[in-house]
Amino acid sequence: MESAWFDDPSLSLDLTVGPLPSPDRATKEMESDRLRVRGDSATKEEAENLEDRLNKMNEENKRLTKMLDAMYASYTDLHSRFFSLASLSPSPREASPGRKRKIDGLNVIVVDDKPNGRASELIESSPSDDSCKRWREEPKSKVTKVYVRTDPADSSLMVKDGYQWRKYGQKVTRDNPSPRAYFRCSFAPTCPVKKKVQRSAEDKSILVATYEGEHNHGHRSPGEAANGSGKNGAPYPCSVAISPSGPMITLDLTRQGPWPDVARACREMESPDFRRTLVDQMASSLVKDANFTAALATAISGRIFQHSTTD
DNA sequence: CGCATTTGACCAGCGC
DNA sequence: GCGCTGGTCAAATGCG
Repeated sequence: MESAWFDDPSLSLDLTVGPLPSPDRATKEMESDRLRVRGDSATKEEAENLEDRLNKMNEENKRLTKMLDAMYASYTDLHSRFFSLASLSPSPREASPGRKRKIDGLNVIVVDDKPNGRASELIESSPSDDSCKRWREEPKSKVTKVYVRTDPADSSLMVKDGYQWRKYGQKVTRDNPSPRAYFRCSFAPTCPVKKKVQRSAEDKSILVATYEGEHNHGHRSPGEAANGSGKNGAPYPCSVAISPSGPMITLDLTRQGPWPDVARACREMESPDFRRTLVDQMASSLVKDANFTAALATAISGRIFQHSTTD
């Protein structure tokens, strides 16, 4: 993503709150105020105050622009690091090269994410997998592998990805002493998605979840959908916050479907809708920022006071 | 009692 | 064709 989106007129930050006019309009109104008071020596000082306020607003505007630039730089940096990791990461291979049902030709997506100590995950994806007869029945099915670091002492083969799964089988495979569990998506009866979960032979603390197919319902389980960051209703796994230490963009990768959909999330991040949402959240965070709102309130009250005194 | 999980049997692909 | 292997089925079992 380049800076072009920043110049998109549809994404212009309109941080107008309440009756506060746009900067251009404010300038014109102040100019008309100045014309109205011209010749009135008693209000000349007031006009100078207005000019001071205008200058202060301009400075505030510059400061906010810098904050936005920093935020965008942070976002761009995060984005580039994300994709550089995706292109550089070695692909862990759990199966020996000579395996009959080898998994090959997988594209790799890497996600190194540890929100609140959660598992770090590495994701591979492939547009199709013809390694198995039954999977060939759905040649367009998408195969994605997710590596989830978990507690080695935890013997359960559960990978919490937000969807509801029903286990239908378990098998010990030749190349791995750990059993492999087979799951189907049970959220929708017609959902074709399947999942295999097995501990890595090399590292018992890593669960390898292989997803096959794409969900045809687009919803997570009700319980998952109701909790966490989903409560704000934003359609993207991203939130923006402005803290005293600086602006922060948080990618909440627990949102919007299972981990294999991170690739889709990346595509969504390129979309105008995502950018608009990002800007909305930036504006929302600015409004929530105490310093910003205090400055805004001061400016607004000043304007209201001036209007009431000049009318 | 209903639902999810477990587990052994069965099926089919692949290599020899 | 046979044996090995991965994947699925379905009855048995467990749990709330």
